[in-house]
Amino acid sequence: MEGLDSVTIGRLADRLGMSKAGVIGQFRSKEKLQLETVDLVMEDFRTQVWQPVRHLDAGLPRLLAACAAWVRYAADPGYPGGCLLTQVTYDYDARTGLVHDRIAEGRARWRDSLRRDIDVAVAAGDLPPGTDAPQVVYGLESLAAGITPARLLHGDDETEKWALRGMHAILGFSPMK
Amino acid sequence: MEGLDSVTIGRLADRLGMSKAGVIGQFRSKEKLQLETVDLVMEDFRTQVWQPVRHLDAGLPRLLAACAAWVRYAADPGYPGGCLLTQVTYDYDARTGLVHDRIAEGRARWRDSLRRDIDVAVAAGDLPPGTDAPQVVYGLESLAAGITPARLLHGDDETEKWALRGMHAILGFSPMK
DNA sequence: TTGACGTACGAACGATCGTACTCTTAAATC
DNA sequence: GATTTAAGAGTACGATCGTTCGTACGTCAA
Repeated sequence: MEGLDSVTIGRLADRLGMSKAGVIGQFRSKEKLQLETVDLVMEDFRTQVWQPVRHLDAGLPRLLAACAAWVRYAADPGYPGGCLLTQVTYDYDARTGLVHDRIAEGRARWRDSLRRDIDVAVAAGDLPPGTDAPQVVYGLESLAAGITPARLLHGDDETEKWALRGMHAILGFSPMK
Repeated sequence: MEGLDSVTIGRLADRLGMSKAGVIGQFRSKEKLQLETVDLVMEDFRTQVWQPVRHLDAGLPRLLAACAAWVRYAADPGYPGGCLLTQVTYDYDARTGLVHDRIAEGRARWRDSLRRDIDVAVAAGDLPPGTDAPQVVYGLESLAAGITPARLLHGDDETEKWALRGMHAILGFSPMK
């Protein structure tokens, strides 16, 4: 089993050298543990992707830098097995419950962040005036999320380039070279 | 629990009004059951997406029609909970075993199918000469796979349009309007 | 009629799951 | 130094998991 469901009380207890009771004593319940795990994954994402670019100028410069960091993170998040954020996202999108909601909230925040830079870029004339921001955001997140299965199922090692060029196309830039 | 893991021997037995032993007698093992399930999902995909367009002219016409059917299927596969093919894909990409391999094979066939039409379209002058087919295929499948989480996590109801326009952008067509 | 064969049953197995208890023990507080 | 607090161990529970038995049914061929 993979994904969040593999983070189990007993397994975690083994890994930590603790008893199951000790672990559940820390987290109160499985759902709390899952929520904390999701928070941790999201925090890692923000640290690795948003933190390095947040100081850049709002608008297109920061948007492009964020996309580059995003794609790099998805292709190599620093741990084995592919981006965990993508994993939990597709794992819990069809479920109900607090974990689903938490993921949706985090993603919504990221979407807003992207959207703001898109709006600024449009206002600055760096993106075409008629740009449909939600549509662009959808394209960006889809292209980023496609990296994991492409790498893990097919061994593609050019996903970073593919995703980035796709993002540029979505943003209305010149043909994909 | 969702996804393939929710297809459990006992649950299936309940649903079918059979005993667990009767179900496992049909499928020999859980893995065989999973493989048959994956085959069934893939067959449904081919029936709903490929079958309606396969008779069209190879190249850009069939490619565009396939994308439209693909996107429509992902947005509304005819059953609740989002496209199962997307689900199992992201569920098993990071695992090892026969199910992972079967999914990879099926996806590889679909990729080849797309790629062939792209090549034909390029040869026919319907797509730019320098088109990087694998890159385009990556973009198409990413944009299609993005539909499920967008709908289920955020309630987006324009995903079909977004995905299709994104695909056009990836193919090098005019700006996303 | 008999035998082989396949289907499905009921029961049980060992594992693992999440969770609820009690008890010990160490730290913190007064 | 006595008392309170909290962490964690240990154990047990009910569920559910996949799987393996032995057995009772068919159906069909010999």
